[in-house]
Amino acid sequence: MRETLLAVDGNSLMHRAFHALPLMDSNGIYTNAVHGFLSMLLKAMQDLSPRYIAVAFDEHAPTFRHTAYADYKAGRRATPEELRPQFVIIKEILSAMHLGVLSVTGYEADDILGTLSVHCQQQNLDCVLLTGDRDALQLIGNGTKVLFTRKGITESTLFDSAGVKEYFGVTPEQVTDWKGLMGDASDNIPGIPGVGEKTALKLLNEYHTLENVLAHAAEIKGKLGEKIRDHAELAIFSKDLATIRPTAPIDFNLTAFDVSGMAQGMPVLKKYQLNGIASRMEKLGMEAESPLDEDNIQEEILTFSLSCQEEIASFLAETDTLPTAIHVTPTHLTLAVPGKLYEVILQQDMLSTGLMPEEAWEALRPLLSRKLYVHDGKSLLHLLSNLSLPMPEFAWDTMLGAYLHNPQEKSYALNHFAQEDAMGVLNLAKKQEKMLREEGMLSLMLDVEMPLLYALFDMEQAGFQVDGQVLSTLGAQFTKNAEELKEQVYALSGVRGFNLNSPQQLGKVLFETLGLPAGKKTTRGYSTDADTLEKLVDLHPCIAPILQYRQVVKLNSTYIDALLRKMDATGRVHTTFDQTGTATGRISSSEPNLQNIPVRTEMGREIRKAFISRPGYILADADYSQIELRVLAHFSGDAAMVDAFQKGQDIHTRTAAEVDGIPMEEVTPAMRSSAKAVNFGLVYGISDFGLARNIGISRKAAADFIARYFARYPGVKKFMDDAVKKGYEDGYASTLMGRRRQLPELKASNANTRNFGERAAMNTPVQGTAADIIKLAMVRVHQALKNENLKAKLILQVHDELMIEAPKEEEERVIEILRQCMESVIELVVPLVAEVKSGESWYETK
DNA sequence: AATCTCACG
DNA sequence: ACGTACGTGAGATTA
Repeated sequence: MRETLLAVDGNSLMHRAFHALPLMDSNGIYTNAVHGFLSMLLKAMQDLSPRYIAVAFDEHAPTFRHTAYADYKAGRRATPEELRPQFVIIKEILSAMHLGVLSVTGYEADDILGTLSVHCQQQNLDCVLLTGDRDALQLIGNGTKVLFTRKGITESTLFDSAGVKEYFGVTPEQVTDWKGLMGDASDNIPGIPGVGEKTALKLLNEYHTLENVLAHAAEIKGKLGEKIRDHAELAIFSKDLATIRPTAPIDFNLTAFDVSGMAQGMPVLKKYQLNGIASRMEKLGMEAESPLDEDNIQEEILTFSLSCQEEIASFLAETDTLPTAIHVTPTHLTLAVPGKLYEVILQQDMLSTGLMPEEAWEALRPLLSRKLYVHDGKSLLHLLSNLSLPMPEFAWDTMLGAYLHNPQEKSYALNHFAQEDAMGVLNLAKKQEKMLREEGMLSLMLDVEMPLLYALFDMEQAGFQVDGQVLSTLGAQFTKNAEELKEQVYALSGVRGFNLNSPQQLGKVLFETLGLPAGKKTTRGYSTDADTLEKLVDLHPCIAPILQYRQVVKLNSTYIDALLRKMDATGRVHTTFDQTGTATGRISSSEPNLQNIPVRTEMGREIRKAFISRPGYILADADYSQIELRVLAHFSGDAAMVDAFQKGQDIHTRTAAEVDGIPMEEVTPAMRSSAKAVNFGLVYGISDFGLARNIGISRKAAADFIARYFARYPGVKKFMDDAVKKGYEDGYASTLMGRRRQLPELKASNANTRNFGERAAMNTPVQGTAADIIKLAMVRVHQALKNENLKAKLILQVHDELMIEAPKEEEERVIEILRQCMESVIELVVPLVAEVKSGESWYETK
């Protein structure tokens, strides 16, 4: 007998369960949908006895979080407040049950169901899709059936092809034609206006497909024919929307979703007081097992006095309790050579005193000279540093390997990729080496990311000196200023006592009490962002002080207060650089984030006066000039753009001159500023709408501007088109050094999602290559400082900027090293230019 | 936990 | 037909 995969549309079932059941409360947490979902799942299991279960959830492109996504969702059905957190709970439970929980950015749950059904066909499995969404009916056939939930949660019907025809009047193949004609309000599919279920059925009975209906539209009489002819394109679009694309990039091993592990979810069920579900599971013969017996874990624990002959080893800091806190304290160091595992237990006092017993360290020493394989080497270096141990060298970091293979994983925790022990790291590293070689990223790994890890470690350890006095004084000034501004806003608006920090309350005052014209809307009401408010400054005197208040309060809370809190005993702040945090290859900075210290306004820039060099030292700060546009010039080979950089011209002035067809001397500041916005837009994957919004011109004027730009820079136009084409062909975008970013959005059925993917396809090679370049420059600078035995240290990177703190006497040499390393790191068709300035504060170096 | 706003390149 | 610039991190409010 063939085995069955039960594939569940998680979103559909959760919504259905939520609406079918009254709100239920467990410790103040709503669990009605979770309860209903599991109830339906158990019922389906009883009926079908599946061997495997996987549950798919929608996952939209993160960029749409604030804008398009919110609107798009609102157009369909907003997820109720009481339901949203239940998705987190159900995923927790399903994971604990060792069932598949699948979601892919840019794909809907039914796309994943479609993909699963195709996998099943290939693997000779039966597939049953559990859903309440009629869309899924189109997937029936070739061993796939649909278990369709009816009203409520207790009834469901198993449909095969004949069943669908009998019940709905259409075949599975006709489901998309059907939807194309009649639409579906709940899915935001328009269909042909005025065509409902009955009319659609009649048409399909006669013409069989939507395309055929449209082909014969001329012979359909009356108002109906007219409507079909008028809305042919809309119908095709609707059909397209309703069509499930079984191409979600999921790679999984079905055996991982075997139902035999379900009982392990018992503790989590108890946690949410889902006792009814738990007892039903027990009746189905699922017993909770006792946890693994420690004695059965077969590890050979030896002491370090034994010598070992193998050349390689993995080195790992582990914890033996579940990580509950954010900062997990390691409890032992493990070191593995093939076939053997060594372990050092870390006593609590070692960490607090920063000392490790001499004999333990003596035993470790010979092992640390091996080729060490690690996961998250930078963190390990911090740990060893706290224990006063010397810094070993790593041959491979599997966290970085995983990042290069796919820079968009949600987490790079070891257990997402390998058995969570030292031997797992060795196995994983071996696999990664092969993968990265095949993908052409081995050099990027070994020559850029691996050495960069040490540079970043040293930078984090060095920290940046902060003058707390300057910050406090500035903070007091800002606080006083904020009070005054708040008072002004209350007086000028005539409304007192509302919370100025609350966009919701502010919106009410501005757009209801004062009756000012509202601009954009957000999910919660009126938008009050700076863009919107700036349009209102001339309409009411309270707007200007509101904007100033916002600015001052932001500076105070995000920079002054936070930085003061992060200073160590010597007055330095130590950021954490995340080498695996971005989709494009950039690094990010957090706790505190030193990559977004204010500079654009004078008041904000004042904060940089607090970032200083230690006594006797200076700061040397180097900026790449227009690195992204230079990369674009290199990739596109565009004659005019390359010419501008080769001649050392101001690129924005040159652009304005080109587009307006005038000599560069006649370019006005306003013209240059518009051209600058276009140049920025190019790098982002330009759109007329975006440009219009950014510089406040009409969409038509922006479109015209872009057209004229591309007429003058045809090479750039071609690069953009090719980048998108390449994205569709390869499924990913890549940089000069071979870094990749997958573009699953290009396969989405949602046009909006695809457009996003296209812009990412244009932007990623540019932003990513710039990231490659500065990373390699950092490695070179770091090495140069070491080679020359300088005391100077790299302390900061801000995407196109490198900062060094150096003794005064090293100033000249360090400036030269920065310039030299940054400009010669790679040869493009246009020169790379780094501008270096030095001073005693970050403010002075700008 | 999600949303809004805003700081940077 | 559809809505938008690309990439981040963080604080305050709201639910």
